[in-house]
Amino acid sequence: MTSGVDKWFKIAVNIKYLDISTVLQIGQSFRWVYNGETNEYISSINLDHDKTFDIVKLKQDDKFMYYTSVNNNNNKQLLHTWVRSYFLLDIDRKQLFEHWKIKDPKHFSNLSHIEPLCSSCCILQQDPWETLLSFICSSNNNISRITKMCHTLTELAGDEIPNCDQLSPLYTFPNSGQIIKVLTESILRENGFGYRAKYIIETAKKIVDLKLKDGMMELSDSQYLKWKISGSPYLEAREFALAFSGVGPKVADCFLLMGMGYHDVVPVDVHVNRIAQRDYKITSGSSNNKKTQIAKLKLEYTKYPTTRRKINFDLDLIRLFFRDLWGAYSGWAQAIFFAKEVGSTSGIVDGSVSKRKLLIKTEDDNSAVTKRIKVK
DNA sequence: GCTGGACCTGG
DNA sequence: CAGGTCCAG
Repeated sequence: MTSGVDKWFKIAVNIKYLDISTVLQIGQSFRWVYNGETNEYISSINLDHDKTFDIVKLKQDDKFMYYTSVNNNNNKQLLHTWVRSYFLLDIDRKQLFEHWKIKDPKHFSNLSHIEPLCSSCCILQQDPWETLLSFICSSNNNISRITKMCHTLTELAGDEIPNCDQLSPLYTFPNSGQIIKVLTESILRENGFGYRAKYIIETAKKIVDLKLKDGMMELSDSQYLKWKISGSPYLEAREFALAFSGVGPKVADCFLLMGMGYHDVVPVDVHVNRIAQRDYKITSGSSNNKKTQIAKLKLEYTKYPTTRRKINFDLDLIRLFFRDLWGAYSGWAQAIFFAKEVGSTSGIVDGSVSKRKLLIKTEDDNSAVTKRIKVK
């Protein structure tokens, strides 16, 4: 196709420490589409968290990651900066492992066991607004349907991006204004969002209201979220995030970790909970020590009414346990265990994922056509 | 405050 | 059941 004229840039990345075929498909980001023939990933990216979207392509070999912008709306420098910040390439992954080996030798000293998982040790720094909505969609859901929903959202309310020269058109991820203008709860329900339809509409409305109230209407949703949250202590940031509909502790933590750069946050889901019980013997019972810890937390959280209302103290203790154990990048350590756990329980392995993704994409396109007609 | 259901949908 | 959240009692 266009690959002949694409001007690829490259950056030195050892695939042993960062393998995009894992990282882009493990369930952090949901909108990368894999092309098995060219071995490329493609998505529309809001490079500067502002208005313009670029079509970005990525591929990788043992030593390098390659990237290009197809339509090239923005300048090259912006693209270079985006790649470095999206994959957080300035973070020394080797050093993280050395740190974890010391702090948690039981699980990190046996490198031969861990080594295959190094490549998945990456928390992507994603667009805040898209991260918030994606993880609202993730509740009690599976990766393939979350993927489908994220694409549907762009098709229903985003703008088609011209000249991207793909078989199927690509769309921008819709902002809050587009969502409340174009979509309703019933439209989303008709398009398979289930009970999350309401959360999405309410969240978009709330962002619009908040921007209005703060006199920040000119900011994009992501810019606003950064303006509102960046630099706040975790507890305050979480309190703010929890105020959105459909956002509980788990979704809030995913948003803060992957969208807002709170790298020490370990989102406690069923997998992490299981790991805590099984591998670290965190008792689910109620020991005296635990009661004391919970009492302490309750006192600390009196300042945070929304947190008090939504938090599960048992699970929050697990979050704190792993934060204290793994340190400033505990969220990254969790990504390893997640890959290991999900990889073994749901049978997701390299080859089959790609094929499945392509199939899903095709279904998406078909349904998108019918759905768009239905909407109009 | 805490606990148990209900909740959309698809593999 | 799937990387939960909400609401009632």
